[in-house]
Amino acid sequence: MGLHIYDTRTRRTRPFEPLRPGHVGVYVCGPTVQSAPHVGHVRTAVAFDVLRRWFTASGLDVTFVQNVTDIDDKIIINANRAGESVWELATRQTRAFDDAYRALGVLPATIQPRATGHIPEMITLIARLVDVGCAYAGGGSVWFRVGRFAGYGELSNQRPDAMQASAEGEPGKADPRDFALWKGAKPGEPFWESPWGPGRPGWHIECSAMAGKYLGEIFDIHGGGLDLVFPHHENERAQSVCALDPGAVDPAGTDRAGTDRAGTDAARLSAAGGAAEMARYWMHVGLLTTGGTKMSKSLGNSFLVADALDEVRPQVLRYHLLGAHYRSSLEYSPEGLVESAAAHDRIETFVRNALDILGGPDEAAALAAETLETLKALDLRDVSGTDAVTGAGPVDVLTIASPAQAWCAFAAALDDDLAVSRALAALFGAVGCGNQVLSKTRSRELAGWVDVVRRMLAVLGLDPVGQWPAAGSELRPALTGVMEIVLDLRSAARARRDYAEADGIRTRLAAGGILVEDTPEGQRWHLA
RNA sequence: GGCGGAGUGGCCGAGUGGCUUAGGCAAGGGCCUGCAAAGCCCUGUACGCGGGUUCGAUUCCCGCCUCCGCCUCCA
Repeated sequence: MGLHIYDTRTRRTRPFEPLRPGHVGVYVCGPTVQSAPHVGHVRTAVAFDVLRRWFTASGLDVTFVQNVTDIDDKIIINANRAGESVWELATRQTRAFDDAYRALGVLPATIQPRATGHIPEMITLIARLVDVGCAYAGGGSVWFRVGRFAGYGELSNQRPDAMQASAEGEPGKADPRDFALWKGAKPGEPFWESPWGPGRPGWHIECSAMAGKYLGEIFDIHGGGLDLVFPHHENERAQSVCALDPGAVDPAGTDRAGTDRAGTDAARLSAAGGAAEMARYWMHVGLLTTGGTKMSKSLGNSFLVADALDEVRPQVLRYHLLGAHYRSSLEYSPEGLVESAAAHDRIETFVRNALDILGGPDEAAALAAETLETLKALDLRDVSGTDAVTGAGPVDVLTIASPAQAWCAFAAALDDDLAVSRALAALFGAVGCGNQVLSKTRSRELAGWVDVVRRMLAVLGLDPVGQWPAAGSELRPALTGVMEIVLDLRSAARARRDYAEADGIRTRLAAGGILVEDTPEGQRWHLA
């Protein structure tokens, strides 16, 4: 079956075919580091992180670029307001975003370019656009002449002449729809020298320049939040396509601005995918809502990541953000977040209990490796959608009877434009099966189930192993030693039916964050 | 005004022309357990409204209502 991805530009789901076999280049628009990260920012990051992990699990080599926009109007405004330099503000908030991503298990980008580190590349690109005839200087700035690009509006599915022109005119701008490539310096603002005078880059040109530099002029996937489709990505696309392919530039476009030029050669070529196209797939993540409306800084309804992490552990937030399909909007509330903790606990508890019984992650993995069908399913990536053992057709979640089948259902779901919700159903199916054999001393079967579950969790970025408190601590052996003694005492108490003593020990341990459970296999304990 | 998305059982959220009509959370019942925890089993018949097509529609078509996003900075 293979991975299929929904492409915003063509408005359909298509099989994913990398430009270069075995390799994928992904560019995701990162944050403008003007203020602290809120949950919406992080949702996008998590969504693309799952995409990246799934590519990797599918055997592709991923170059993942996520930029940092560290110069922009809002940064300047916010810095002035706070009485600090833009550099100080940008650095602090960049760090805040990095911290949030790390906490949530978002893999660090292969390359994380900063806008201010690529001014020369932007100037070169702007010069190229001027040469090609779709940009002009005016009023100290440089503008992109939208009327010259016949393909303008294709990405966001809008006709230029139907767009509402922005009310306020800006000095030097010929057409209200034109946008700034270079913004002439204003007093007191940071600036760089350029052939058009001192100034700073427009927002859109940053991404065109950085994506082109690190992924090439044409690359596989360009992503971001849904709210970036227009104007940001539309404009990026206009810039990159015109710079790459002068044939896309309509020299007569000036006079015909506002008319429908859908019939031009450039438009036809572009629409057919025959001409230059910046990215082969455009992916956009749905927006987070609160009370039904978009979460955004300017509306004042945003929940900060830092606050969410005061309520729940980072993995729970990540799990919560995976609750809806990435293209759907997702309603966020602190209450909902807390409810997700229960669901996440079910998964985590299974993994912990199973590994306890099996003697640890390594022992469990070794045991699972002996299970042939598990190996077959998990190493043969291309069997997704079919049963790896029998070769039968698509596997229904309802029919999951083996780890291999669970994996197939999981893989088929992710291959279908990252249907994480369905993948989670497969995961919970496997957890349920695993729980059934948990206490039946059928270790080999159990090992197979934990193994798939952990592989699924790894793809989702949720594998709990290694995340548990004190997991890697050097105090762990000491703690284990002490716990052995304490639990022996408790065992003895229980043996002589001194339940007051046994329960007392349990209560006191719980107060210290150590939870003890009695099971048919004896006592189990873990840190809260 | 233009473009797009969505309305599913108490909640979140998949999906489909009929078949065992996801999954999770919450709820109720049962089992297990000294108690607790974890777990297992069972229960819950939903698809905005009105038409139409069909043997049969939540799923297709038409109309309507409501909500949301973009068209300005925004993940």
